[in-house]
Amino acid sequence: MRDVAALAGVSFKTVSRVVNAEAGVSSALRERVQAAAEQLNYRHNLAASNLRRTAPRNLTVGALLQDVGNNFSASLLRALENRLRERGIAVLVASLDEEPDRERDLVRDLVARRVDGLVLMPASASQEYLVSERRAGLPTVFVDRRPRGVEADSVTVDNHLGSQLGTRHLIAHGHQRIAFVSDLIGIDTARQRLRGYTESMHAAGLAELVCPDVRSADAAQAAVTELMARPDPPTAIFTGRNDLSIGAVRALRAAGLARQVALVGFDDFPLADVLSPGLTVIRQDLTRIGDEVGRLLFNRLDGDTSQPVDLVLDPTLVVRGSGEIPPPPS
Amino acid sequence: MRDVAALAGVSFKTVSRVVNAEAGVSSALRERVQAAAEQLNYRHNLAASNLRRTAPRNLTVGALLQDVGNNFSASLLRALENRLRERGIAVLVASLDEEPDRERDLVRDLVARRVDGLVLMPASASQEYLVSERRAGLPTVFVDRRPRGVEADSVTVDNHLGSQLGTRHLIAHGHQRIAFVSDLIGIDTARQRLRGYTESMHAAGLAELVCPDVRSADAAQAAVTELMARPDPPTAIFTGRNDLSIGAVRALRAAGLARQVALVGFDDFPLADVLSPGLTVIRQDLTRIGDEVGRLLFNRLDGDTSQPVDLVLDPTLVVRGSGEIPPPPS
DNA sequence: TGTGAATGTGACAACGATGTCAACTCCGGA
DNA sequence: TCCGGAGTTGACATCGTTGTCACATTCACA
Repeated sequence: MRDVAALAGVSFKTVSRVVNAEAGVSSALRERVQAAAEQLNYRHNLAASNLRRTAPRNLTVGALLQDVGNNFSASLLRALENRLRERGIAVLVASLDEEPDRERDLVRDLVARRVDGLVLMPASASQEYLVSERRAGLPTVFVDRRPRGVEADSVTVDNHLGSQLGTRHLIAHGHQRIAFVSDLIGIDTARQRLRGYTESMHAAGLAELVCPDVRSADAAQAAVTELMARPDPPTAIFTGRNDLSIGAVRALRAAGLARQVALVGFDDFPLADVLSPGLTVIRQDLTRIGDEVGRLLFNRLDGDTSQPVDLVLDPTLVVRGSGEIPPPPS
Repeated sequence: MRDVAALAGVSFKTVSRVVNAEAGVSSALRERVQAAAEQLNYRHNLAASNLRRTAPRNLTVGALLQDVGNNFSASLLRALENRLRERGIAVLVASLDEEPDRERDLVRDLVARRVDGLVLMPASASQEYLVSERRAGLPTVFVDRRPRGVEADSVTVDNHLGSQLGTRHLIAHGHQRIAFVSDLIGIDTARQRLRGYTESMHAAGLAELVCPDVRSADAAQAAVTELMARPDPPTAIFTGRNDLSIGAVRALRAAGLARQVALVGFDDFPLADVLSPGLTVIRQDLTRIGDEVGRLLFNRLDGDTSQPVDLVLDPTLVVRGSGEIPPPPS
């Protein structure tokens, strides 16, 4: 900036004015400064600028999601990005892979970087470590999973309801032996989904059949393969997350049972409609979720200090064929 | 930092030493300082730190990809993230959506943020605007598409070869009327793929049939639907990008032709194997690509100033069924 | 006891920018 | 001619940190 000022023959404060498009610089000077900046290849330094500013705006938010390679996190990220772009805010993103330690480390890192806000799909059992940051005013929005041990905005879906929708749908089609393939039971979301299943089964007087702590598509494939090899296999399967659904589809196809065993999955994904049969799913509107996260974040960035919002969206059942397969005649 | 120093009864330079784990602080002082930092909730300010440092390390790289919501960009991002995490480097990510202006704006923004390096899947026809940044030493790695108008490392696949593999595969199965559904012809990658197709067709003495500038799954679905409604429809289709493949699958299924018309797609994606029939694809190893991008970037960050590397990986044909459907007897 | 190194600590300038405030240049009007 | 005020411009302190260098202390050894 000094060099630009020297070349343009002005003080470096004037250069600062031009760079920030502040009022009160004559157009002759403005042009001279811009020409000098161009000539010297001057690049404004956001970090230094923020250091001095009264109201620092890094124009950056951190987004800690489960796995940016998975369609669920990726779609959410994309929706969020679109929203943040409106305000010229950039996104620092990282994947947690259900590892609590990584969550804490990355949050610490983002705080050191002075992000303006945080979007968190937590992996840990408690985010109490965030209390002091929250008190210091760090705008934070939880997504997919509610905060625990700290108060903050959150956008989630009603997993309990979604799970009921799926289970009841299978029951309504005549199934009695319905297996539930669940994600890690330690995860709150997974527990709610399990509860929706269990309650619906009990309400119908049916026995539950749960595969707990299934963490990947491969594990789900193995679990379903094992289920179907039992002497008394389930006639329907409900999977608790999108990649578990994929594992289940693979297992059923490998066993030649894709058209005999009913399947409903939690979470939609591209191509679920072109499987044969199409996969019936419980769908979350990720674009809507990303929008709402952005909206809440903007409010907080604008200084809203009212009570945290706990926004819960309703998932919907999308009928595509796999969930409507009837049980075999007994 | 001043407050911590006051509380611990030392100078703030000593606090700086403790925070940076520099040698030469007695363990008694170190503990006192850490306790004070803890008590005051002190958070190190990376921006200020970098401002003063001799060798600034923002520990941040910018990644400008086409669409982080699409599996291709998302998988690549994930592989890259894994690599960068090893060095504690964070990723600022954004989507370009094939918009050249956005590319330039975002690059400018990332430069203002003083990222340590740049990963770019370009949308523009020329990146000449990067010349001065490159000269200033900004580590840059292009991915999926080569740089134009500027010299820099790049990691790409041999699109021409991949396209030949796919086209020849269909020809080898007896097809003569093979349509190519292409992305925007203005994109270098798309042009190479088109060339591989065209050359293979000509070499076999076959006439080409191209749908150019198809930009989305929906557009591909419409294009394929139109193709199949012609009096003399193709017996095989080759799609130039993963979402175009998805559109093609939808169109064929809707027309009840999924088992009659052969289909090969460029780029793999999850679930391509569980379609009926499984989708035969030309596969790029995204994990490998992300790894190589990370490796090249690390080299440059470590001060390697040798000639730019132009790394070209070979794609592979993955046979799954859809590409092996024979043409109908004539 | 004196000396020299090794070790621990602090004072101060500097990184690249913005905020504050004072000073300068014009201009029209009395 | 002088004055007031609007419109421009610059001097200087400051943001939170690190680099440099000098000073103070400790200790082994001659």
